[in-house]
Amino acid sequence: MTLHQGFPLPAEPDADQAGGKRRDSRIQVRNREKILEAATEIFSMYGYRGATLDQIAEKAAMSKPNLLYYFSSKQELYLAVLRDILEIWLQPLKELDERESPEREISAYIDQKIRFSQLYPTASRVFANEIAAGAPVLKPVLDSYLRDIVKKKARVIRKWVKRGELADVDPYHLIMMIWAVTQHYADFAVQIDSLLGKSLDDEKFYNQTRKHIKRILMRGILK
Amino acid sequence: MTLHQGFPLPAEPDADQAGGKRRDSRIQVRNREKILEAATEIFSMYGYRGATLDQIAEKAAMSKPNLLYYFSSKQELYLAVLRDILEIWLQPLKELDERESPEREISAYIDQKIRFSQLYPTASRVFANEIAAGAPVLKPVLDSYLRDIVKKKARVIRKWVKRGELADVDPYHLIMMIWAVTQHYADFAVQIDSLLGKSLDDEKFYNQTRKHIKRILMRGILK
DNA sequence: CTTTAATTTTATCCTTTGGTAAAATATATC
DNA sequence: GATATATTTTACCAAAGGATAAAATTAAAG
Repeated sequence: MTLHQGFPLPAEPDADQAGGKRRDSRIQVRNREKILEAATEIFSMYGYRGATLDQIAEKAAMSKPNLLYYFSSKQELYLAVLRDILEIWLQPLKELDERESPEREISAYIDQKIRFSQLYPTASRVFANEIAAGAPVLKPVLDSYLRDIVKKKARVIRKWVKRGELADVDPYHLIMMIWAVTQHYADFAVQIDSLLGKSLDDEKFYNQTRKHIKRILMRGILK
Repeated sequence: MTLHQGFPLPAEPDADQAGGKRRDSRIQVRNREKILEAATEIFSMYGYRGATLDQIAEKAAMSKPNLLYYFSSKQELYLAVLRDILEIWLQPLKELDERESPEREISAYIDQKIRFSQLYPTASRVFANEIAAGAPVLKPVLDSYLRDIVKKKARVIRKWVKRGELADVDPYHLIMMIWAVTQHYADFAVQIDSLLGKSLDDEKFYNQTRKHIKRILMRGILK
């Protein structure tokens, strides 16, 4: 129930080549993947506490003890899921480049975030759930790693503002606004489906959404 | 585990005056309130399945059987919580009035939504959790009630566009964008606190946020 | 004050759930 | 194809969690 603990961020040691026991038979790889996928889906619906290993095992089409053969505890499985998510979640932000125009860079950033919502809606919800629960696991990451990246990127945005290429916006609020809008389409997919009968899986709707978000946001921040 | 079931929307019969058994001693009112508040908080962190009656009872400073004296099951308690939330969540949207200017109306709407995030962040997260879980309870409400209101309000927005008072925006995406951005500050409060050390409880930050959101959005959609 | 009704506590039940042990089966290596 | 290793299944267990019964206490009404 504690669940805190260290969180070796950019993936675990990975213990390739030499070192301890040998790794990763084909079946090992396939099953771990199957489990991670199932776990992501179940965690995305019920959060860490609400998810059960039985559900995950069933979705992964294997017995619970078999699942526990690959991930020795619920917590370890959850950590593995979060690790995967965090990596792809953080990547796009790192790419904001001050040497390019804000128009181009922010537009590309929005594209990547909305693409993420399309490709990994469940991952997005796991992340949202973890935050809603008070970020018991990710808090250290947010407080250090994410904080630093965002600070760095805020500086980039501020530079654009100073150069007069961007309206006088607060960088932090801008970044969060982009997160909010793009993630919303993943996190509230059910609601959107109720209202419009559409989802980002629909390529047409996906593009309409992407363009609409960009139009309003870009208009709102460009000079 | 089913949890579905009808959801007598705009509050239950309420059985005032005549009818069945008498209601609402002062202690009854006080305790139900205490429980609802505690439940909202716990549900907001762990979702329906992840929350436990023990936690809720502890937060409400009473024993579990005592809690069950007021709400006869976890499900009933959850329904009561959702009922409360939905009411205040829906209200502001209903007020969009086409006879007023979009500038004024949308601005007021954003104000109300961000205020909601400030006053009821936990309620916002319970709602988000319910949606993430696939809206097992609220689906019928989304499919009927919410759908109708939003459709009606989309018409209002479209009218503004036709009148040339608003840029050519898609009403649905606009509404969802406003939801996304305003709710983000409640749902991801922990993340925001990690990044900025601020929360909407801080009146200064609250106003800065409010103005910033409005500035970008209004600029993005006004002609 | 009693008497009655409302509230709270204590004890308990049954199911679910995370996790283990050990046997059984399949896979790979020589 | 025999042997060692990896994987899967079967049978459990202890703790947690939703819920009930009934006794004990407190508050309200007359």
